[in-house]
Amino acid sequence: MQLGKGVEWCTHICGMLAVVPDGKGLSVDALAEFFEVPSAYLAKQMQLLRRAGIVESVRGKGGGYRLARGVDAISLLDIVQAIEGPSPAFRCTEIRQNGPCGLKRKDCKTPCEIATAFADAERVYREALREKTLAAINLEAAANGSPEHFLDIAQWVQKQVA
Amino acid sequence: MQLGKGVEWCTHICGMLAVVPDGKGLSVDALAEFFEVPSAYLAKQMQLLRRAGIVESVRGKGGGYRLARGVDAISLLDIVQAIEGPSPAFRCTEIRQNGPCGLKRKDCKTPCEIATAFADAERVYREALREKTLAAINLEAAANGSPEHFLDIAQWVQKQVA
DNA sequence: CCTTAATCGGATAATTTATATCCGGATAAA
DNA sequence: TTTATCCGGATATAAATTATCCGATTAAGG
Repeated sequence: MQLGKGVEWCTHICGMLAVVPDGKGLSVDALAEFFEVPSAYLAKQMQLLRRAGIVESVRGKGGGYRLARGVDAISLLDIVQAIEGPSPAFRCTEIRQNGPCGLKRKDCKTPCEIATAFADAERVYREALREKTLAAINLEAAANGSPEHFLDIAQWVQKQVA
Repeated sequence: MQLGKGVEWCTHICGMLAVVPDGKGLSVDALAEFFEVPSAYLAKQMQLLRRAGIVESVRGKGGGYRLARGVDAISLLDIVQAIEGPSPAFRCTEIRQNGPCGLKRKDCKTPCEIATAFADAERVYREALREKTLAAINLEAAANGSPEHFLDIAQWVQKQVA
């Protein structure tokens, strides 16, 4: 059970889009260079973020991506669901209806106890991710990181949007 | 992010191995027939359960699989980890060390805030699965299911171990 | 001792998903 | 008009999942 690489990439990217000046944006190439990830594939992931309404894009020269709403309104769950889609990790194929002792379909209107247990576990997982916003992540990062590093980043962003 | 089919199969199978009489076992072929799943592939999953110490096997004629310990000592987490392995769903590749503003390795002794957040979420997920034992699952199933169905199963098991 | 039924482990193949690239079209700034 | 950018689709490659098969081993029973 693995999350795609896009989840890591896009979470870091969203955190850094937060420091892009209002009205500006960063191109896919710039983002790909910043994190050393393949540009063409990253472009695909950014489109997923856009369709989910997490970022917005500006086409044409000087365009790029920026956050579509504030960092306190974007959670890790938003990003995971944008990249990975909505389907749960546990796939119930109703095997209780199979075989010599299989139940009839009409006796399976409610999910089985096993499917329910996994659904419950995934619910608390999603809840934990939902409660973690980009704002909180960036606040923690600011507390733990060195001021020099953030200056580096700010300057690099300035250079891109200039 | 998907769990393998083996997780669903093996959870149902463990729940049903719980009603196998002491000292007896069910063959892979019998289990595969009961749930209508491919026998050869199920055999592989059962080996994973065995290596994890969840079931034990008896080789040779009349052999098969049975639980290695009581249903109150087997949790859904045990089964998931046996099938899926121990690696976390979120893969941190330390992309904060990449690119023009990448951090030095020595400044990354502690995991980044994003990796930490995902690790926290997975922790509560695993905790929820750990707290759900086969005993609890079977108890709920007994409460929700019809007595006729359980008689069916008991009779089928009797036939197999006879 | 031989046959039968079963797991074990390894090798391999098929299928699906994840990862990655490319290109033609649209859009907007200079 | 040129350039830089996103958009969408098509396609290719790599990896993981799913599935099958086979020879070896083990044990029961005639």
